[in-house]
Amino acid sequence: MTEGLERTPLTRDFFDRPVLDVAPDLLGRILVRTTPDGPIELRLTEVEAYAGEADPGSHAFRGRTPRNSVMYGPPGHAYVYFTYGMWHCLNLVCGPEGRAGGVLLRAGEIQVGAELTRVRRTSARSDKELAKGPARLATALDIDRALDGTDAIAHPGNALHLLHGTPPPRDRVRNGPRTGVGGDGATHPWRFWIDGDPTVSPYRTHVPRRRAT
DNA sequence: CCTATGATGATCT
DNA sequence: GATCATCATAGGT
Repeated sequence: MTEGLERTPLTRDFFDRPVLDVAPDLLGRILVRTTPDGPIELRLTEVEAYAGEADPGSHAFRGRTPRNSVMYGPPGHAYVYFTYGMWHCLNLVCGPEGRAGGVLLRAGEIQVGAELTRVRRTSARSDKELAKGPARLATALDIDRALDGTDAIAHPGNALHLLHGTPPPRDRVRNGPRTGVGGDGATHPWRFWIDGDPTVSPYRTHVPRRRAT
């Protein structure tokens, strides 16, 4: 029987691999957010890989800074950043320590604790929208900079950890260009999602912002 | 359904 | 001062 595996935690070895191996393998896994009010569980349906200093789309492209330093640390930790003046996004650090790989968690299906997410996701018109997009996902799970650097490998009291869940069949995994990434980074088809899943966010090409008048 | 735009601030050059 | 791995809303089709 393999059913017992679903609720077993992912170990650090899972994340200590090349980010392009880890990213598609995260689909179907369960992210558990432990809150004072109870657990929120999210089945991952969409992710993007960011491959370190060689990747023009990565925050680490111009080397180590105070903000991105967590990405250079041990695999299996959370890298949380604040962007567009309003939003947080959650990444999981991948690859060996010293190499700045990470996977942006872009969307998922809330399987447990939907009522705990709605207090923050009041604009969601259906459950499918609760975590449909990276900032929505972070909002739903009550994730902010306080969790930057948190270990997401299961330990008692951890705010975050992951379970094996049920990965989709290989032929249901699609990949394409990353959402909102421009320039040379746009050529890499490093966004991965589960084909046909209603919680996957719509693809948007990168649009450079015009200067304020 | 769709596209256009304003909100808002940390980070880096 | 420009950039940014975004979202919610308004208004058109």
